[in-house]
Amino acid sequence: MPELPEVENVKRSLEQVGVVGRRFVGVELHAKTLRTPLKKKMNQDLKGQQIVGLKRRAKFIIFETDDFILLNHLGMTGSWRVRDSEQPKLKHDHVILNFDAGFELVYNDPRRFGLLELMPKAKMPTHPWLKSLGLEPFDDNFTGEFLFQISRGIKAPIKNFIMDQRRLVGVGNIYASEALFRSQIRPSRAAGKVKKEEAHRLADSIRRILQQAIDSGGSTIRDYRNTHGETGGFQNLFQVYDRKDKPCFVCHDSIRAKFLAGRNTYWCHKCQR
DNA sequence: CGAACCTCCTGCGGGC
DNA sequence: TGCCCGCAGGAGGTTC
Repeated sequence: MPELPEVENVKRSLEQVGVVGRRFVGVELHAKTLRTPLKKKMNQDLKGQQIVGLKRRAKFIIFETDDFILLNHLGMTGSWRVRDSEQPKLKHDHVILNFDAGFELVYNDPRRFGLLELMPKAKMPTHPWLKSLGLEPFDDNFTGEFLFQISRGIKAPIKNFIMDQRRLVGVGNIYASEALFRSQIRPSRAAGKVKKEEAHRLADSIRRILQQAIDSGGSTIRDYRNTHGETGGFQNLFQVYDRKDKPCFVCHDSIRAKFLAGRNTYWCHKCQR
């Protein structure tokens, strides 16, 4: 479900509800596995640990405690919410983090594509889930020049290329289509055929669109909610995503759709070359 | 190595 | 109205 803007908003809303500074009383596991098995040891390890920081890396949320990193990915349908003790447990409430003063954080995830793994702090840099991640789009080193250089000789479609988390992180299926529309590049074009000037436009579009989406609270197609239960607003600003056969807002030609990287991809054939 | 599929899982909207 | 099919914000694994 969530791409960088949604994950960033979840992370910020977790900060707002006051997660940082809380001390773990325990962890309740109500499922055997998410994307990977939920380890029972998590409960013992986290007991007494204080959350000292909250970070986002790519589409991961990182809970930092005194001694551990609790790594979380929301997959397609993962969400966090604060539960008051009166509230009954809901379907797909797989993990409950119990903190001091009765504060409870619930991880809900119908499809269980999400991830929750605990590791010692020192293991983080070499952890399989994190070690191969590419540049953050808001890193100063992420430039059109960078995008141009790393895409030379790549035959895969540019859309697949910008979604590949090993090069650039944070862009998923929605923002790939949207960023390519705004940079006037067809999603199916071979990455290696993207010109230097276009690479600059694309890098700028990616950064701008992700920032706009963050500012709008992310995009809610169906499931996405932040920790307060609020939906995003960026879905109202889609130019092409999920607009097959609808008129392009710029030239009024019909928006086209086809599968790339196994996912539906949207573009305007006139505006994008 | 890269690229095209497959896979995990549940829910829901559209079509018949 | 109800059932069935296909598709959904991800991404690692498999195969060629």
